[in-house]
Amino acid sequence: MLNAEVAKIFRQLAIYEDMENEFFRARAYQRGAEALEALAEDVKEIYRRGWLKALEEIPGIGGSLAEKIEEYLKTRRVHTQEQFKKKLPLNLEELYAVEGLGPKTIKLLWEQLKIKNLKDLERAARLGKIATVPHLGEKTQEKILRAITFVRQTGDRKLLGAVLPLARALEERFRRLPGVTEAVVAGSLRRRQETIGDIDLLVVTTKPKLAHETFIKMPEVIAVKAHGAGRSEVRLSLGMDADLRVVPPESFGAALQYFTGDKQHNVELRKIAIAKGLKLNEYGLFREKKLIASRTEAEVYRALGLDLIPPEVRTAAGELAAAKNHALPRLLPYGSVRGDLQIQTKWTDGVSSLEEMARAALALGREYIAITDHTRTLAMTGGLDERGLARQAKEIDALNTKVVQGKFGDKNKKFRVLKGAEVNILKDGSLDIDDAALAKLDIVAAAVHTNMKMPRPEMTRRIIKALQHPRLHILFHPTGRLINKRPPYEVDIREVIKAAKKYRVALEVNAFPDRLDLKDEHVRLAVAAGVKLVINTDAHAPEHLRYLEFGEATARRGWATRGDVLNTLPLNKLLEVFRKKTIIG
DNA sequence: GCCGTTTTCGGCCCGACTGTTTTCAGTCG
Repeated sequence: MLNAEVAKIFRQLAIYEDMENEFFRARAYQRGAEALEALAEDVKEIYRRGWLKALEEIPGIGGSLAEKIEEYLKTRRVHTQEQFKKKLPLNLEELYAVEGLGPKTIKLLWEQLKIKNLKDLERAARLGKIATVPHLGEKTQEKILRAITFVRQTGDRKLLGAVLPLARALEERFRRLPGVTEAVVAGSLRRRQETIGDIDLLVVTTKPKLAHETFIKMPEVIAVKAHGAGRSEVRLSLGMDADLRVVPPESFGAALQYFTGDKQHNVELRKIAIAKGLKLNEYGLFREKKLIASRTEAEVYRALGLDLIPPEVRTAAGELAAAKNHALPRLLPYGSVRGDLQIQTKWTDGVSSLEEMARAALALGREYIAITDHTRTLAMTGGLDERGLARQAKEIDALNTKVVQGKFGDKNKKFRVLKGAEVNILKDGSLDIDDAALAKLDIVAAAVHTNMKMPRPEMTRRIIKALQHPRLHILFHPTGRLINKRPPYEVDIREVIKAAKKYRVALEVNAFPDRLDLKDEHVRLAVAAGVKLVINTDAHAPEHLRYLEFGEATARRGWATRGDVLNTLPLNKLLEVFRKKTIIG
């Protein structure tokens, strides 16, 4: 995917244009970069489909940017960027990542001290040279040194699953504080984005000073970055920043909307306000000086002629138009997945026994689970062969008998353990377990675990071949990515979605925090194509069973409804769907 | 440089905090 590469160049051009005081041109490059990053399709494909014209149809890309994309596709270079680089030979990627450094300061440091990269910057700061530059001083120099340290030790954004528990703890902590009536985490956390850059906590209180004092003295705080009357900002020991904003109760809705974002959604929302002769900011929606709406988010959206848009889909990807036409889908409610269909046990690479996993799932209110240990060719996990699956089936039968006899959990509660497997898709697209053994399972799922570096056409063919298998019900983690660790397989996801529809195979939304695979955009493509989804945790330990909500969040971000997700069904209905597919073929 | 139920020219989201400088530019979200 070249989108990210071109986007990076556009971001650099934006910085260079800012240095030249060409602010609007800079913004155009920025928006172009954002447009490319948000694109699910490869620009290379778009270009092949309709040349320059197709590129220009991307919102935010006009003639000039389209030509630069074309130039990059053909030569892997962009002349304009090279011109700038000749004039100002800076490592912008490094310098711009240093917090507090923007285009103007970077340019100033180049002109005054010939600083062109992070190393130069650090040396100059240590020697005390930065404090001697006009308009800069001691404090700026110290700030830069701290920011360099931060840049070196963090880097990646944190996983949603790693941050949400702390965010919830903060909400709880502040809700218990005297004077506080609201404490909500906004930002990318509230939108349940897959990775999180910082924590934005929004508080309504009669004692703002107490809230700010409490905030900057939290045990997790390692440094205070800002401390004002309305806003404080701290650095947390887990390697990210947190923001506290205290707002008055009458503007809570407007503030929550504003700080939830995302940025592009807010920009578009504000344009809608302007078109109606109104002004929207974090204090409310105004006509001239007159306040029109501010107390709740719903009130603000309604006053703009829109239905309330759930935070997860505020991505400037059609949700505003849908809200205007009352055409937003009713997103999958949290907690509506009834059963978890991917669970590993001690039989292979899980850490707990089958029974322990079952008990934990039951305790969380699941109505059914599928045990899906790995199969034979995955030697490193001790994958099960046909005989192993048969032995495991006996253990599952025994467990289900105990449930029926009321000897397992609450006998009034329904619970069932299904026989499944995470079958390995071999290099040629065949499955590594024979048909007779697959026929004995309640649920057959398959996934790619080996030969992950195949060229795109071959990998696509391989997965589609697997989808054609008459006994296959689910494709697990369809793209194989591990967030911040491993890129997805080279695979044409659109073709996979088409094939999943044709052969009636469900696609998994794997809820494990570093997978979230399918990802939100792909969920949306699948939903639009009418492909059914399944949300599973991929639990390898009892505590992983709680991850379901991250999968539900990802499905919501992809506009999925209850009807799109098979494991929201009661067990008998779910099995009926799977059986039908097998009988008809 | 992009874009159009205000416009093919003239707009482009908006406010808080910081630091350095004495009234505001730069950065950030």
